[in-house]
Amino acid sequence: MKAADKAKHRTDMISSALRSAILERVLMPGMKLPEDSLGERFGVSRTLIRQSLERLAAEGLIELRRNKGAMVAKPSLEEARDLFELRTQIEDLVISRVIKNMSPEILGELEAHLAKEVEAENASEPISIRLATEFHILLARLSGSPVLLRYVEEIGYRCGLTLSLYARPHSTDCGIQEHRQIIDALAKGDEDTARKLMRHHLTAVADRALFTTEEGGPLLYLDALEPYARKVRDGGA
Amino acid sequence: MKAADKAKHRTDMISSALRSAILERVLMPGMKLPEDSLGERFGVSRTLIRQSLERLAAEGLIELRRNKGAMVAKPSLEEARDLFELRTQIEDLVISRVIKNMSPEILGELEAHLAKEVEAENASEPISIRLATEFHILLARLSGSPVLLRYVEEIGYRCGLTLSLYARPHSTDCGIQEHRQIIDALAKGDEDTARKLMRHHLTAVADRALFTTEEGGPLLYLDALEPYARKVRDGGA
DNA sequence: GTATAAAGGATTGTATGCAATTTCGCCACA
DNA sequence: TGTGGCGAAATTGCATACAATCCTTTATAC
Repeated sequence: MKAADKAKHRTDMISSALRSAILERVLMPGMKLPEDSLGERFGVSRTLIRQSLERLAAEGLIELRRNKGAMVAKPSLEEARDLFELRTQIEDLVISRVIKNMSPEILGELEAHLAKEVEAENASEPISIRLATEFHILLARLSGSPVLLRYVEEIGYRCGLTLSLYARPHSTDCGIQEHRQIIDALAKGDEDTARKLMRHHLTAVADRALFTTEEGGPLLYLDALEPYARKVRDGGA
Repeated sequence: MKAADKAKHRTDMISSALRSAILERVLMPGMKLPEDSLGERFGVSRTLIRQSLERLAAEGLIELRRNKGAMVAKPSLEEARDLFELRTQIEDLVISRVIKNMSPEILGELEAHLAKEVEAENASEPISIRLATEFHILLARLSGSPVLLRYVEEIGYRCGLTLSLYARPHSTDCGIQEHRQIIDALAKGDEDTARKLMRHHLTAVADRALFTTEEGGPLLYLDALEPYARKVRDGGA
């Protein structure tokens, strides 16, 4: 057996790559995802692509219509609202758990992530949605509950997709301040305040996303997947 | 094109069959699920079986270990607790939505389902866990939110699995009374009471499940899948 | 007798091939 | 010019074939 047995395998890597591409607006809602092209791009056969697409469809990031292939999901505004509302309920639990587990190490991890967010904001990089989502996922991980992690991840990604669809750029800027406050409340062990802050934060993020930009038409294709594909092709080793 | 285009296809049917088999304890936690045997049993190739297994793994009903195949999931007690806690949070939202949508038709559907539960109890059939779960799923459907439906279904099934693992038989009997009370509160439009009843109901169901029966060993095989497989083989028409 | 190792069988991982369905272009015709 | 249908190309659905991995059994050495 090799040193690292946890080598994620190709289907996982492809799924991750596609998920990132979707969340970073490289693959935009409505885009078609033909199995052949993707397979060629990632250097694998349609079998693995199909697996990845099925997985992403189960997560709600793409839509899979019989005999018609896959396309990046285009969630409606109602769906977006439902997702954020659901997320609020779930993250209530996360807050409780994290407070119970609170420790200097945990606080350190949170601070470290916040630092990354600040850094990205200063560089005005366009990945802030992704980092903001990952803050919530980090909290879920620190809750110690695999169940919570699983659902916060999935719903967080779906919310990220709706944000990339409906929110105008830079609408997440002030989110960092709110993350800061949440961390502070957690550090003080003030569960009630932390929960209120989290609820407020999430509804604020959702509200800022009501800009129904109604962008261009249903799109096609892309070569911009190259950077994502490269990692997969070069082998996960 | 045929009259009904919505014909669920074979992967869906196989997934449903396996899901039912798991929830009805025909496939018990820990059982191995070899692709070849299942394929032969259902009359399809491993391709479709793999798809179904992946789907069920995404739902948390089976575990999928690399190169070692699938087995029915054996959720831990902590996981069970987390699932019920999460479910409580989600069904809070369901209650609110259903109250908003309340109408004679909806009430009728709920009463009809309750009647089925009573009937099954009188016949002392062993499918009460399934019917009880379906009550909650019906509520989620009546909430009008596909998002809520999706997650209540999934988490409901996972809770059903933990019940089938840990709960002793007949522990769901008194659940029917609680369903009755919830329907009444909903009919009266009393959201607060409905929510409290639902929370109490779910924690009660979870608490009754603390009997860690620790049944036999890791099991193998089965021909009892035959009734499930037949429906799939005979074609979904 | 136990332990280790190697070989064989069984099971999963991935690619490829063929059938079925959809999509799109083309031509006929009103 | 617009519309309907027919056919070819493209795409997905499913099965099968082969490669890789794991498990079991047997053989051999200590």
